[in-house]
Amino acid sequence: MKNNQEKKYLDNWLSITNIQMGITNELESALQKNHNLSLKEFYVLYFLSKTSDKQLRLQQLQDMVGLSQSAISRLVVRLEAKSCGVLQRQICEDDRRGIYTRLTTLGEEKLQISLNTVHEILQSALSKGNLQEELQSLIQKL
Amino acid sequence: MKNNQEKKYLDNWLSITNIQMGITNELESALQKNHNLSLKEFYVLYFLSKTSDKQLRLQQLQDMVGLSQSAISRLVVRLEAKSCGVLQRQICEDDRRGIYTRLTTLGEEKLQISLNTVHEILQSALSKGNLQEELQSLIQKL
DNA sequence: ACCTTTTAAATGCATGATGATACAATTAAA
DNA sequence: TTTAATTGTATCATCATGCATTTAAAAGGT
Repeated sequence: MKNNQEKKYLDNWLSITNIQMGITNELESALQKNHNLSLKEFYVLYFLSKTSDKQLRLQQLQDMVGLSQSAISRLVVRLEAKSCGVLQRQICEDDRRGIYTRLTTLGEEKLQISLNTVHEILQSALSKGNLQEELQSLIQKL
Repeated sequence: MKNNQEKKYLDNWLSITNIQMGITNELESALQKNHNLSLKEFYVLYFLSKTSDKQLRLQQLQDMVGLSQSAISRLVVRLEAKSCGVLQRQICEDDRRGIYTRLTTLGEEKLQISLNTVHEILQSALSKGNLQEELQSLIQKL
């Protein structure tokens, strides 16, 4: 009895993981192909765009995107260098240890276009049935 | 209106991703700490244990675990070398291109012990409310 | 039988992630 | 002030992963 229940937990978990990976891979390759962005790079732009002044310190980004401190540092450096002009790093004047990563106008435009791709994929993946309500109630319980 | 719905998709997606990452990280570090196994390594042992003759070709493992062909090849080689004796690779005699990865008795024991750790974590993460039923209905719809 | 094509796994290489460490700036204490 | 501890980033070494290529075996067409 105990074992059956445990098997169910694990197998449900594996199913969730599969679904997650599937959608993640779709997002990855569509963003890469259409906008030359990785998924995490997209997340960076998205989280920046949601703030009032379009900028965040590295540590805040780190928590939101879910990367290590060193990984987010390098991701932002790479992204600034690569996608010429979608974001700018600049020293935070009131605490000169800090670095602001700021979304440029160009970056906002790029984000808006990329959002279309993301929404398309998520919609077709998540719009079935009454999935939204179920998801939300699920998320609240977790 | 359209934008609101789209935001909901994306934000729900981000919530799911967060939850997934959280549990994944818990599993990773508990397995690493208690059993010196990575999560993917654990999955390999688990999928092997579910087969009737405790062995699988690399390609089958690849699909189950969700790694590329090269990655699963190396993962299995590493795991065989490292966790002395939990699994054995051997040439498949009826098709000498193939490699069987076989779970040893020692490996089954190790898996059983590791399963306790995994179940513990999943239980505390997934056992709340009537989450199981909700999850299953969700999974079926996706 | 012989040659081509396909298939399974291994390998070289580039990339991106992490943890440990280094460095610079800030804060707190003496 | 000077000094010690903390905090925010950057850098380094290491490692796992994916793609492209290679090797070996099997299958198929002539």
